Amino acid sequence: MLVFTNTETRSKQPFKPLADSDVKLYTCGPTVYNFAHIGNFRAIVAYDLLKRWLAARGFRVNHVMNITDVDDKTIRGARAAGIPLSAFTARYTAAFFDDCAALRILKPDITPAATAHIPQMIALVRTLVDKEFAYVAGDGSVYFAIGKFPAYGRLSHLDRGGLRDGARVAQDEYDKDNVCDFVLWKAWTEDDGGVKWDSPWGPGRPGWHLECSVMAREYLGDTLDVHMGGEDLVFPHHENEIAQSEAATGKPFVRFWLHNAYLQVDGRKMSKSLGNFHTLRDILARGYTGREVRYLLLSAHYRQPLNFTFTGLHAARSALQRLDDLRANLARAASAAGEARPEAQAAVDAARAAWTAALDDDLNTSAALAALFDLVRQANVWLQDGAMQGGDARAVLAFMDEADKVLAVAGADDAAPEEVTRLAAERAEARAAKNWARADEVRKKLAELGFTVEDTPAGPRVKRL
RNA sequence: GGUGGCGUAGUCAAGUGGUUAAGACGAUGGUUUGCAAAACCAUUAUUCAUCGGUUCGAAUCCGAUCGCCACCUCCA
Repeated sequence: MLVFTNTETRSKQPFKPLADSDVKLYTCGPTVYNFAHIGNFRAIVAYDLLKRWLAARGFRVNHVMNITDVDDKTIRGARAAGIPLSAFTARYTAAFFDDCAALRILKPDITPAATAHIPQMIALVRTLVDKEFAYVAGDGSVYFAIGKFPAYGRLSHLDRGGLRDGARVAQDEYDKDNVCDFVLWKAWTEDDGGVKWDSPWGPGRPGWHLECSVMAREYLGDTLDVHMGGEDLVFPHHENEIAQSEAATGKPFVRFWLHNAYLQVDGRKMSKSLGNFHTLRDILARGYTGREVRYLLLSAHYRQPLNFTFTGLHAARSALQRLDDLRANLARAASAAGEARPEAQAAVDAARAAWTAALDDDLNTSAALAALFDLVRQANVWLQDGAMQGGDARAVLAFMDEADKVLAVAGADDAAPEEVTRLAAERAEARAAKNWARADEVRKKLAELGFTVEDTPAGPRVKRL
């Protein structure tokens, strides 16, 4: 039985979409003001995992992920760069999708940009004003009155009394009825430069929380099956989304709230001042690959804090090479004749059952990987002692392929450089001639290029060190 | 200050009342190899931050203490 931990109830609940097997999924996307860092990508990979597992379980997923292309940071960034907001955000939107591709993220069905939905946002604000859930302040900003929405705090379980002492509530929050009221429409100020849209309340721009309510509704309807995001978004972002959406529609906004935990770096929060801030690009530039980062991000349960280290990234590389090696060996063995032995079939079935149970249990990837690696060891034993039948290899490979539809880590990201391939061939010749000195010399050269070479019955195989 | 999460081997990380406490990486010894690597075998937590308590039984439940992380108005 597929269960997810629902942040709203703080418990695991059996998952069933509202309509048959169609899942309406909304995930909070990036604010495109900079290159995304691996912490951001922990969330993105978690979304991808959810999607892939839902698909594996036979659901059709309709996935919407927003692109926040207007807010304080994007406006500030565009001004600093001296280019229009749209040009600025286009740059980082493209970079974001490139990074996603490197991480083998399936594209969402729709990735709506906030700036492309301003009329709908204005319409929602108008509805909220008409229904008296929102009020217009003196400067033309529109605020949501949380006092009018009794369920406020339902998701985050924060009691309103506690919110008053919030350390970051600005002292100059004029004009609000309640300090916790949040902005739906932000009146234009000089800092916004040319970024503004006309509205019934004067020029301005949408508040951040508004876009998700609007775009989720636009593409998925009033009630979503799953809404996912980082744990930091629980309050206020998601709380505010609930308030806006439910006040406007009178219907439940989200059935399952899923939140992923933070990524830590060297046991601490990732921050620029600590010098442990990594963008995906930085990591790729250091010679690691997207699938290695992906594997590392998948190696812990999404709701548990995960500690990122380069040691861990290297461990991911080793684990992936082990899977690659087995895959290559199985591919060769699979061409042999022979039915799968009952013993082998049983082992594969057991692995599949454990794998499924683990992922059904709130996407427990750690446990799922354990099931996979149990079978990996078993398969290696069969290869080792010559018991592997063609059918065995095909059965194991079939499961590995199935598992990889979810993990998406099989296959190297990049081929070895030509130079490396050439050296490997040269070394194979030297070995054939039993010129061991020359062979060792070439191997040393390869090591200098960051590669190692293995002699297998099928010929040399190069790997990254 | 309020709220929530976490602390399991050298590292990463499952497990949340009874299991030999998963799995990965690393390390050491062995088999194998031209030498290696990979693979396999063996070893690597009598113990789950600490201290108490509940229970026939606790890593798992309760309390206290220590440490880390996050949220408390625009950070995934």
